[in-house]
Amino acid sequence: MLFTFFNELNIISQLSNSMLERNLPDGLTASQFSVLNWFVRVDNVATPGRLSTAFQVTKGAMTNTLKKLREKQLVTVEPDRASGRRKIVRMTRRGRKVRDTAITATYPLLAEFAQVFDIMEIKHQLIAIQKVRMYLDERRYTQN
Amino acid sequence: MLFTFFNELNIISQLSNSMLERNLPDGLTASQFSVLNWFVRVDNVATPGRLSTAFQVTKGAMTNTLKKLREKQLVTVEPDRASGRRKIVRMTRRGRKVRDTAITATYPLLAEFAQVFDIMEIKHQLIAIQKVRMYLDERRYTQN
DNA sequence: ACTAAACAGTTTAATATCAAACAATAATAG
DNA sequence: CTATTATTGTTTGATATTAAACTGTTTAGT
Repeated sequence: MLFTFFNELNIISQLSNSMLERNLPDGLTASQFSVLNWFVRVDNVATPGRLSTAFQVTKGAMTNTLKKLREKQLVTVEPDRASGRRKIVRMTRRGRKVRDTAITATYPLLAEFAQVFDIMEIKHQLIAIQKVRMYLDERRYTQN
Repeated sequence: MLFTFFNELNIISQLSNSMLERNLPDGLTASQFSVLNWFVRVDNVATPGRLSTAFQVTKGAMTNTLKKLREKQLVTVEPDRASGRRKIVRMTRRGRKVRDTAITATYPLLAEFAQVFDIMEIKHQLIAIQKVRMYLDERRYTQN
Protein backbone atom coordinates (compact mmCIF):
# COMPACT_ATOMS: atom_id res chain seq x y z
CA MET A 1 0.00 0.00 0.00
CA LEU A 2 2.73 2.46 0.92
CA PHE A 3 4.62 1.56 -2.23
CA THR A 4 1.50 2.28 -4.20
CA PHE A 5 1.12 5.54 -2.37
CA PHE A 6 4.61 6.71 -3.22
CA ASN A 7 4.30 5.37 -6.71
CA GLU A 8 1.18 7.42 -7.30
CA LEU A 9 3.00 10.49 -6.06
CA ASN A 10 5.78 9.69 -8.47
CA ILE A 11 3.43 9.51 -11.40
CA ILE A 12 1.67 12.71 -10.44
CA SER A 13 5.00 14.41 -10.13
CA GLN A 14 6.00 13.35 -13.63
CA LEU A 15 2.66 14.08 -15.26
CA SER A 16 2.14 17.45 -13.64
CA ASN A 17 5.62 18.56 -14.52
CA SER A 18 5.36 17.62 -18.16
CA MET A 19 1.88 19.09 -18.40
CA LEU A 20 3.11 22.30 -16.84
CA GLU A 21 6.16 22.52 -19.07
CA ARG A 22 4.07 22.20 -22.19
CA ASN A 23 2.32 25.39 -21.22
CA LEU A 24 5.26 27.44 -20.04
CA PRO A 25 6.70 30.21 -22.19
CA ASP A 26 10.34 30.62 -23.17
CA GLY A 27 11.17 26.92 -22.89
CA LEU A 28 10.93 27.25 -19.13
CA THR A 29 11.20 24.02 -17.18
CA ALA A 30 9.14 23.43 -14.08
CA SER A 31 12.20 23.99 -11.90
CA GLN A 32 13.06 27.23 -13.61
CA PHE A 33 9.52 28.45 -13.27
CA SER A 34 9.45 27.45 -9.61
CA VAL A 35 12.48 29.56 -8.93
CA LEU A 36 10.99 32.58 -10.66
CA ASN A 37 7.79 32.08 -8.77
CA TRP A 38 9.68 31.81 -5.51
CA PHE A 39 10.88 35.37 -5.95
CA VAL A 40 7.28 36.52 -6.02
CA ARG A 41 5.98 34.27 -3.27
CA VAL A 42 8.79 34.38 -0.77
CA ASP A 43 11.53 36.95 -1.15
CA ASN A 44 13.11 39.13 -3.78
CA VAL A 45 16.65 38.13 -2.89
CA ALA A 46 18.16 34.68 -2.53
CA THR A 47 21.36 32.72 -2.40
CA PRO A 48 21.78 29.56 -4.47
CA GLY A 49 21.92 27.56 -1.26
CA ARG A 50 18.69 28.97 0.05
CA LEU A 51 16.99 28.04 -3.18
CA SER A 52 18.39 24.53 -3.26
CA THR A 53 17.15 24.02 0.28
CA ALA A 54 13.74 25.43 -0.54
CA PHE A 55 13.27 23.08 -3.44
CA GLN A 56 15.15 20.16 -1.92
CA VAL A 57 17.51 19.71 -4.82
CA THR A 58 21.26 19.39 -4.67
CA LYS A 59 23.42 22.45 -4.90
CA GLY A 60 24.65 21.25 -8.26
CA ALA A 61 21.14 21.04 -9.61
CA MET A 62 20.49 24.59 -8.51
CA THR A 63 23.72 25.79 -10.09
CA ASN A 64 22.43 24.33 -13.32
CA THR A 65 18.95 25.83 -13.01
CA LEU A 66 20.37 29.25 -12.26
CA LYS A 67 22.74 28.99 -15.20
CA LYS A 68 19.80 28.39 -17.50
CA LEU A 69 17.84 31.26 -15.99
CA ARG A 70 20.83 33.53 -16.33
CA GLU A 71 21.30 32.60 -19.96
CA LYS A 72 17.73 33.66 -20.57
CA GLN A 73 18.43 36.82 -18.57
CA LEU A 74 15.64 36.08 -16.14
CA VAL A 75 17.84 36.30 -13.05
CA THR A 76 21.12 37.91 -12.09
CA VAL A 77 23.72 36.21 -9.96
CA GLU A 78 26.22 38.50 -8.26
CA PRO A 79 28.89 38.00 -5.65
CA ASP A 80 27.83 38.94 -2.15
CA ARG A 81 29.93 41.81 -0.92
CA ALA A 82 29.42 40.74 2.66
CA SER A 83 30.80 37.24 2.10
CA GLY A 84 33.10 35.82 -0.53
CA ARG A 85 31.46 32.40 -0.46
CA ARG A 86 27.95 33.57 -1.07
CA LYS A 87 26.28 34.81 -4.19
CA ILE A 88 23.15 36.84 -4.50
CA VAL A 89 20.41 35.90 -6.90
CA ARG A 90 17.74 38.30 -8.04
CA MET A 91 14.97 38.14 -10.61
CA THR A 92 15.32 40.63 -13.44
CA ARG A 93 12.47 42.73 -14.76
CA ARG A 94 12.42 40.42 -17.73
CA GLY A 95 12.19 37.46 -15.37
CA ARG A 96 9.24 39.03 -13.63
CA LYS A 97 7.51 39.53 -16.95
CA VAL A 98 8.16 35.98 -18.08
CA ARG A 99 6.91 34.70 -14.75
CA ASP A 100 3.72 36.70 -15.10
CA THR A 101 3.23 35.36 -18.60
CA ALA A 102 3.79 31.88 -17.28
CA ILE A 103 1.19 32.36 -14.59
CA THR A 104 -1.27 33.58 -17.15
CA ALA A 105 -0.45 30.70 -19.46
CA THR A 106 -1.02 28.11 -16.78
CA TYR A 107 -4.13 29.74 -15.44
CA PRO A 108 -6.54 27.75 -17.66
CA LEU A 109 -4.92 24.51 -16.52
CA LEU A 110 -5.39 25.40 -12.90
CA ALA A 111 -8.88 26.72 -13.47
CA GLU A 112 -9.89 23.46 -15.05
CA PHE A 113 -8.31 21.57 -12.21
CA ALA A 114 -10.12 23.73 -9.68
CA GLN A 115 -13.36 23.00 -11.43
CA VAL A 116 -12.92 19.27 -11.04
CA PHE A 117 -11.46 19.20 -7.56
CA ASP A 118 -12.66 20.82 -4.41
CA ILE A 119 -10.00 23.33 -3.49
CA MET A 120 -10.73 23.01 0.20
CA GLU A 121 -10.10 19.32 -0.02
CA ILE A 122 -6.87 19.89 -1.88
CA LYS A 123 -5.85 22.30 0.84
CA HIS A 124 -6.36 19.63 3.44
CA GLN A 125 -4.38 17.22 1.35
CA LEU A 126 -1.63 19.75 1.03
CA ILE A 127 -1.35 19.95 4.78
CA ALA A 128 -1.24 16.19 5.12
CA ILE A 129 1.24 15.92 2.30
CA GLN A 130 3.46 18.53 3.88
CA LYS A 131 3.67 16.42 7.00
CA VAL A 132 4.95 13.55 4.92
CA ARG A 133 7.42 15.80 3.20
CA MET A 134 8.73 17.17 6.48
CA TYR A 135 9.11 13.68 7.85
CA LEU A 136 11.13 12.65 4.82
CA ASP A 137 13.19 15.83 5.09
CA GLU A 138 14.22 14.98 8.60
CA ARG A 139 15.18 11.48 7.64
CA ARG A 140 17.17 12.33 4.56
CA TYR A 141 20.75 11.15 4.45
CA THR A 142 21.65 13.03 1.39
CA GLN A 143 23.54 16.24 0.76
CA ASN A 144 22.14 19.76 0.56
CA MET B 1 -1.49 27.06 -3.59
CA LEU B 2 -1.79 24.49 -6.35
CA PHE B 3 1.80 25.14 -7.36
CA THR B 4 2.82 24.52 -3.78
CA PHE B 5 0.77 21.37 -3.78
CA PHE B 6 2.45 19.97 -6.86
CA ASN B 7 5.80 21.17 -5.68
CA GLU B 8 5.42 19.27 -2.42
CA LEU B 9 4.53 16.16 -4.37
CA ASN B 10 7.63 16.67 -6.44
CA ILE B 11 9.83 16.87 -3.41
CA ILE B 12 8.25 13.82 -1.81
CA SER B 13 8.74 11.93 -5.01
CA GLN B 14 12.43 12.78 -5.08
CA LEU B 15 13.07 12.18 -1.40
CA SER B 16 11.18 8.91 -1.17
CA ASN B 17 12.89 7.57 -4.27
CA SER B 18 16.36 8.37 -3.07
CA MET B 19 15.58 7.09 0.41
CA LEU B 20 14.24 3.88 -1.05
CA GLU B 21 17.17 3.40 -3.38
CA ARG B 22 19.64 3.71 -0.56
CA ASN B 23 18.07 0.67 1.01
CA LEU B 24 17.60 -1.49 -2.05
CA PRO B 25 19.92 -4.43 -2.75
CA ASP B 26 21.79 -5.08 -5.98
CA GLY B 27 21.93 -1.42 -7.02
CA LEU B 28 18.23 -1.57 -7.77
CA THR B 29 16.60 1.72 -8.69
CA ALA B 30 13.10 2.55 -7.54
CA SER B 31 11.78 1.91 -11.05
CA GLN B 32 13.46 -1.44 -11.28
CA PHE B 33 12.14 -2.45 -7.91
CA SER B 34 8.65 -1.28 -8.86
CA VAL B 35 8.68 -3.54 -11.87
CA LEU B 36 9.79 -6.53 -9.84
CA ASN B 37 7.14 -5.78 -7.28
CA TRP B 38 4.52 -5.47 -9.98
CA PHE B 39 5.07 -9.11 -10.86
CA VAL B 40 4.11 -10.04 -7.32
CA ARG B 41 1.27 -7.62 -6.91
CA VAL B 42 -0.43 -7.79 -10.28
CA ASP B 43 0.53 -10.53 -12.70
CA ASN B 44 3.36 -12.90 -13.41
CA VAL B 45 3.49 -12.08 -17.11
CA ALA B 46 3.73 -8.71 -18.79
CA THR B 47 4.56 -6.93 -21.99
CA PRO B 48 6.81 -3.88 -22.00
CA GLY B 49 3.87 -1.78 -23.09
CA ARG B 50 1.70 -2.95 -20.27
CA LEU B 51 4.42 -2.04 -17.80
CA SER B 52 5.05 1.37 -19.29
CA THR B 53 1.34 2.09 -19.05
CA ALA B 54 1.17 0.84 -15.48
CA PHE B 55 3.96 3.14 -14.38
CA GLN B 56 3.16 5.98 -16.73
CA VAL B 57 6.59 6.18 -18.23
CA THR B 58 7.46 6.28 -21.89
CA LYS B 59 8.08 3.09 -23.76
CA GLY B 60 11.68 4.10 -24.12
CA ALA B 61 12.09 4.45 -20.39
CA MET B 62 10.66 0.98 -19.90
CA THR B 63 12.96 -0.46 -22.53
CA ASN B 64 15.82 0.93 -20.51
CA THR B 65 14.52 -0.35 -17.18
CA LEU B 66 13.99 -3.82 -18.60
CA LYS B 67 17.45 -3.82 -20.10
CA LYS B 68 18.93 -3.14 -16.69
CA LEU B 69 16.81 -5.84 -15.08
CA ARG B 70 17.79 -8.29 -17.77
CA GLU B 71 21.46 -7.54 -17.30
CA LYS B 72 21.03 -8.41 -13.64
CA GLN B 73 19.13 -11.52 -14.72
CA LEU B 74 16.10 -10.52 -12.71
CA VAL B 75 13.69 -10.75 -15.62
CA THR B 76 13.54 -12.50 -18.98
CA VAL B 77 12.27 -10.87 -22.13
CA GLU B 78 11.18 -13.22 -24.88
CA PRO B 79 9.40 -12.77 -28.16
CA ASP B 80 5.69 -13.51 -28.03
CA ARG B 81 4.90 -16.43 -30.28
CA ALA B 82 1.38 -15.18 -30.78
CA SER B 83 2.48 -11.79 -32.06
CA GLY B 84 5.68 -10.61 -33.65
CA ARG B 85 5.38 -7.12 -32.24
CA ARG B 86 4.97 -8.10 -28.66
CA LYS B 87 7.46 -9.37 -26.17
CA ILE B 88 6.83 -11.25 -22.98
CA VAL B 89 8.47 -10.23 -19.75
CA ARG B 90 8.73 -12.52 -16.78
CA MET B 91 10.47 -12.31 -13.44
CA THR B 92 13.15 -14.92 -12.91
CA ARG B 93 13.56 -16.94 -9.73
CA ARG B 94 16.53 -14.75 -8.99
CA GLY B 95 14.36 -11.69 -9.53
CA ARG B 96 11.84 -13.00 -7.07
CA LYS B 97 14.53 -13.53 -4.50
CA VAL B 98 15.99 -10.08 -4.98
CA ARG B 99 12.52 -8.59 -4.73
CA ASP B 100 11.91 -10.41 -1.46
CA THR B 101 15.22 -9.21 -0.11
CA ALA B 102 14.30 -5.70 -1.16
CA ILE B 103 10.98 -5.92 0.64
CA THR B 104 12.75 -7.11 3.76
CA ALA B 105 15.33 -4.38 3.46
CA THR B 106 12.75 -1.65 3.18
CA TYR B 107 10.53 -3.03 5.86
CA PRO B 108 12.13 -1.02 8.68
CA LEU B 109 11.67 2.17 6.70
CA LEU B 110 8.01 1.48 6.19
CA ALA B 111 7.53 0.33 9.75
CA GLU B 112 8.98 3.56 11.03
CA PHE B 113 6.77 5.50 8.67
CA ALA B 114 3.74 3.53 9.79
CA GLN B 115 4.59 4.39 13.37
CA VAL B 116 4.56 8.09 12.68
CA PHE B 117 1.60 8.24 10.33
CA ASP B 118 -1.84 6.81 10.70
CA ILE B 119 -2.16 4.21 8.01
CA MET B 120 -5.88 4.73 7.69
CA GLU B 121 -5.30 8.37 7.00
CA ILE B 122 -2.66 7.53 4.41
CA LYS B 123 -5.14 5.19 2.79
CA HIS B 124 -7.62 8.01 2.47
CA GLN B 125 -4.95 10.20 1.04
CA LEU B 126 -4.05 7.51 -1.42
CA ILE B 127 -7.59 7.45 -2.70
CA ALA B 128 -7.66 11.21 -3.05
CA ILE B 129 -4.27 11.20 -4.70
CA GLN B 130 -5.36 8.55 -7.13
CA LYS B 131 -8.18 10.78 -8.27
CA VAL B 132 -5.67 13.47 -9.08
CA ARG B 133 -3.48 11.01 -10.89
CA MET B 134 -6.36 9.72 -12.97
CA TYR B 135 -7.37 13.22 -13.85
CA LEU B 136 -3.86 14.00 -15.05
CA ASP B 137 -3.77 10.73 -16.96
CA GLU B 138 -6.82 11.65 -18.93
CA ARG B 139 -5.48 15.07 -19.74
CA ARG B 140 -2.05 13.98 -20.80
CA TYR B 141 -0.98 14.94 -24.31
CA THR B 142 2.06 12.83 -24.31
CA GLN B 143 3.01 9.46 -25.74
CA ASN B 144 2.67 6.05 -24.13
C1' DA C 1 48.32 33.88 14.47
C1' DC C 2 47.70 29.16 12.63
C1' DT C 3 45.50 25.28 11.60
C1' DA C 4 41.58 22.48 11.11
C1' DA C 5 36.87 22.29 10.27
C1' DA C 6 32.72 23.96 8.25
C1' DC C 7 30.43 26.20 4.60
C1' DA C 8 28.94 27.91 -0.26
C1' DG C 9 29.10 27.15 -4.74
C1' DT C 10 30.86 24.73 -9.04
C1' DT C 11 32.35 20.91 -11.74
C1' DT C 12 32.36 16.15 -13.27
C1' DA C 13 30.66 11.68 -14.55
C1' DA C 14 26.82 8.75 -14.41
C1' DT C 15 22.01 7.89 -15.14
C1' DA C 16 16.90 7.96 -15.65
C1' DT C 17 13.83 10.12 -18.20
C1' DC C 18 11.60 12.33 -22.23
C1' DA C 19 10.19 13.33 -27.12
C1' DA C 20 10.67 12.09 -31.55
C1' DA C 21 12.11 9.23 -35.22
C1' DC C 22 12.48 4.61 -36.57
C1' DA C 23 11.70 -0.53 -37.69
C1' DA C 24 8.93 -4.36 -37.70
C1' DT C 25 4.56 -6.40 -37.47
C1' DA C 26 -0.51 -6.67 -37.41
C1' DA C 27 -5.04 -5.03 -38.52
C1' DT C 28 -8.19 -2.75 -41.52
C1' DA C 29 -10.41 -0.96 -45.47
C1' DG C 30 -11.39 -0.72 -50.24
C1' DC D 1 -5.17 -9.00 -52.14
C1' DT D 2 -3.07 -4.75 -51.51
C1' DA D 3 -2.21 -0.50 -49.46
C1' DT D 4 -2.79 2.26 -45.71
C1' DT D 5 -2.98 2.82 -40.85
C1' DA D 6 -2.22 1.43 -36.14
C1' DT D 7 0.50 -0.94 -32.77
C1' DT D 8 4.70 -2.44 -30.28
C1' DG D 9 9.07 -1.91 -29.05
C1' DT D 10 13.82 0.20 -29.78
C1' DT D 11 17.02 3.84 -30.73
C1' DT D 12 18.73 8.52 -30.62
C1' DG D 13 19.82 12.96 -28.74
C1' DA D 14 18.83 16.12 -25.19
C1' DT D 15 18.35 17.32 -20.43
C1' DA D 16 17.56 17.52 -15.37
C1' DT D 17 19.14 15.39 -11.65
C1' DT D 18 22.33 13.03 -8.37
C1' DA D 19 26.64 11.94 -5.68
C1' DA D 20 31.11 13.00 -5.04
C1' DA D 21 35.19 15.59 -5.65
C1' DC D 22 36.94 20.11 -5.82
C1' DT D 23 37.82 25.35 -5.04
C1' DG D 24 37.66 29.14 -2.40
C1' DT D 25 36.20 31.44 1.88
C1' DT D 26 34.93 31.89 6.63
C1' DT D 27 34.76 30.34 11.38
C1' DA D 28 36.51 28.17 15.48
C1' DG D 29 39.78 26.17 18.50
C1' DT D 30 44.21 26.25 20.48
